[in-house]
Amino acid sequence: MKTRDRIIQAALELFNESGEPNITTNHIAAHLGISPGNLYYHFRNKEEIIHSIFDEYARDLSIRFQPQGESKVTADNLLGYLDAVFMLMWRYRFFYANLPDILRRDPELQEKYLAAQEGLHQNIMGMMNSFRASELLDLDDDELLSLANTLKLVASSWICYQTTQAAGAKITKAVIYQGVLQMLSIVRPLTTAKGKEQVILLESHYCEQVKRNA
Amino acid sequence: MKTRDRIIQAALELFNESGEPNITTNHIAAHLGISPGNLYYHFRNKEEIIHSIFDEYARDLSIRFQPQGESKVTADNLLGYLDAVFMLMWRYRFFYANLPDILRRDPELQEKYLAAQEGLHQNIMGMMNSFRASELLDLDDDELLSLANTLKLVASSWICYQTTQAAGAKITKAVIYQGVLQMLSIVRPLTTAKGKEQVILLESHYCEQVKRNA
Amino acid sequence: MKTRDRIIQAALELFNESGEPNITTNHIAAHLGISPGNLYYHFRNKEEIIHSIFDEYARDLSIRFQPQGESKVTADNLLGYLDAVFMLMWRYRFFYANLPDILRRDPELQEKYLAAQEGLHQNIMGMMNSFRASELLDLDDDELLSLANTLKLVASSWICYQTTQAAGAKITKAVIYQGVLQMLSIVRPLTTAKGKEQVILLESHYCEQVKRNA
Amino acid sequence: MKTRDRIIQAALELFNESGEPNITTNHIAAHLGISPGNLYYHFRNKEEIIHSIFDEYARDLSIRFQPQGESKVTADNLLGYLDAVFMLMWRYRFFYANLPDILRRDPELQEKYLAAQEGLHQNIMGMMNSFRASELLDLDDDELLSLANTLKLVASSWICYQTTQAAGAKITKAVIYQGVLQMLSIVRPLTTAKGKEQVILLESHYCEQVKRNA
DNA sequence: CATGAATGAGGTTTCATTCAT
DNA sequence: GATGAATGAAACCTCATTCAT
Repeated sequence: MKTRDRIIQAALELFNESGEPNITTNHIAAHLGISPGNLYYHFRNKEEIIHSIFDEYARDLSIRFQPQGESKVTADNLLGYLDAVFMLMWRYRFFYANLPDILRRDPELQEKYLAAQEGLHQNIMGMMNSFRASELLDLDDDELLSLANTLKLVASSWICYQTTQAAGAKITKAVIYQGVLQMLSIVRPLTTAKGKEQVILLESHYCEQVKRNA
Repeated sequence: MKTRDRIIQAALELFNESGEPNITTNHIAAHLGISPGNLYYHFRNKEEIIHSIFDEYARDLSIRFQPQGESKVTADNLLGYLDAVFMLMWRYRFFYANLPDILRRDPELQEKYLAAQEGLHQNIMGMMNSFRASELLDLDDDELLSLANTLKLVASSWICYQTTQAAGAKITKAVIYQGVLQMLSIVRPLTTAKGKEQVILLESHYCEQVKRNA
Repeated sequence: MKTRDRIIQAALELFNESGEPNITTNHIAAHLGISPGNLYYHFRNKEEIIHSIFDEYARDLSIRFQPQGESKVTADNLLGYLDAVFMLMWRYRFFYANLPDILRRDPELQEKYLAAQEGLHQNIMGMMNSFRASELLDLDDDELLSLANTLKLVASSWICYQTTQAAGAKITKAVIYQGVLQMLSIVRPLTTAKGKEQVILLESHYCEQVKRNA
Repeated sequence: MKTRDRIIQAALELFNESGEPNITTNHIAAHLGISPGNLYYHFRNKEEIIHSIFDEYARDLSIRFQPQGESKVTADNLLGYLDAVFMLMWRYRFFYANLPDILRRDPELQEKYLAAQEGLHQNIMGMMNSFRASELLDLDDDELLSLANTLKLVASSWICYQTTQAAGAKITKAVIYQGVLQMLSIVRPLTTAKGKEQVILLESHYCEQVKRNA
């Protein structure tokens, strides 16, 4: 792996562990056994590292969430999707722990972030629409939009929220899967009988995941 | 107003405006036209200021949200409650913008925060139960708990989430009221016919508030 | 007791306990439950407090060590004298722990200190001469002066020296009495047969004291 | 010379000149024409500088005072030894001016110091034993131990003691040599006839040194 | 590519001292 | 006599960043 990438990985790791404001560029360099000068050879400044981490995040996001065309979204699809979203959130969790501050000081990043969020929104809307088309959901347009917004909010906030809910909380996979369950519990009351079956299926799947990873 | 309180107010103001990590004790002192020494006469350190702000928040919370006994929770009650929760969230929004970091470095605050969250949870559960008892909600116990959790999450995350959703977003009252509407949209599908009327009433109230404050 | 005196006593106590540089004027005031303003009403500055402590020390010194005229110095005399010197050293031990620094920054105190030392020197010389006249010591003039200087040095340095010889050493009475024994061990080889008896008597007295206070 | 060493030397110099508590890290940096940041690049904090100075002292001590085996200690040996001890004391005199305070706040240093003192003690005992074996001293075991303790005390305290004995006293080499003479005057009464010759020889040597350096 | 010493602004905090009441 | 809020210089230390090698 190239030094540049190693820096990004180390920074991500340390940021997640201790919070971005508590990790200095020297920490990152020391963690890798390289000199601060070398770090600054690869990155103009700390912000640029964060930027690059975000770029990786955005890339991960777009790779995993290709627009799935008109193909019907199945429960399996959804399952994969939910898994992936939360795993991403977890991989870049430091980011969510300080989002307002990080974005405030970097307008360019702010823009990129909004673009990514818009993509996420389109994805979720696409899926919801597909579900409705498949008669798994029974909603009018407004309700559908509301639901999508709620789900985006829950997904975006889940990890940050959980870290604050327990002293010294380590975010484990179990916590992630509980987030998925929370989202399913929001969806369930809005499903058709047919949809409900699917949701229950998914719920039992994630319940088991939670137990397995507890 | 006493200097001690002026410091708390100034700190709160500046933290909200620029983020706690970006505001130094010197900033606060300068903003008030007092010496740094004076600030440290009233507070042992910066952390203690944050602590005091939190104490004020907790006090506000408990004053406004006295357990309402067995008295039936009316829609008006709820309206007042929702208003108040969001106003509090707004008043102490800097806090929510950095929660993971602030709590990580101050275990005592972490504990206080958890106690406050527990109180919030009890309140929400109380209200939901009351609604169910009044046959406004149609839910089993699990669903009720799920709902309460979702509402707490949305309430707790709303402001932080919104600040990230628009470039240079100023959190206005309109944004706050949109948060209330978001919560109502989650509740609505779970209501009885009787409950739905109430929700629709509340929604129209908050819609108007949003327009008025846009 | 007047506030002024209480300040002196509290300062002495705290200085001895924690070292003068580590005790602020606020500590002293707080310890007494008075305001810093009040402290500064009675003393122009911290230095003046130290000055006043020294004055008390000098007074104690001169009270106890009146020139004893030509009256023969007996072993009992000596015993009382040694006791008193070391007790004084102990009472004002903070002073000896920082002497170079304290004197450097206060030339007036330096002068007072030298005067006190000169007095001490005269006393010791007087006693030694008296011993020699009583044929307890067998020394020429040079040797007598050397002895006096050594004794003054040992007495002056004993407590400071001991505090550095053991981790977290508390200076107890036993330590003080060991200092006296150390001085006697210096004197003994210089005594006449008659003198030796006396020294041995004194040594056994102080040995017992050490045991009793261990 | 490396910056790290220059810092140590500058600190030593300034501490000796003005007392450790009166010299800040900024003083040291300014004295060297380097930035405070640079100083803190080489040392974590002020304490670490003091620690490093002590390490140098301990190294000097151990280099000069190798255990001299069973080889007879000659008067020349002793002369070299006394010279060296006092020169070391002088080189690191700031240390002796604040010993109780410096050790109190740094337990690790306290331990190192005690180890060094123990080494010193072993050396002195070794030499005294050797003298006795050579029939230069006429002492029983107790007396020998007493003597060693007195000598260690005098050596350890001499410079600190002298700085307090004269206004604005600069410690010169002459003062150092007077310290050696003081120690010899303690030893002399305990020597055999053969030993006395040696002591007188040494005394005349040091008398001349005092005159030359006055 | 890489090193690592160096910078310097600025952060938090301390403390002897003052002064209006 | 006494209070206690207020001052301000200065101490220690951090860290993003630069630059000669």
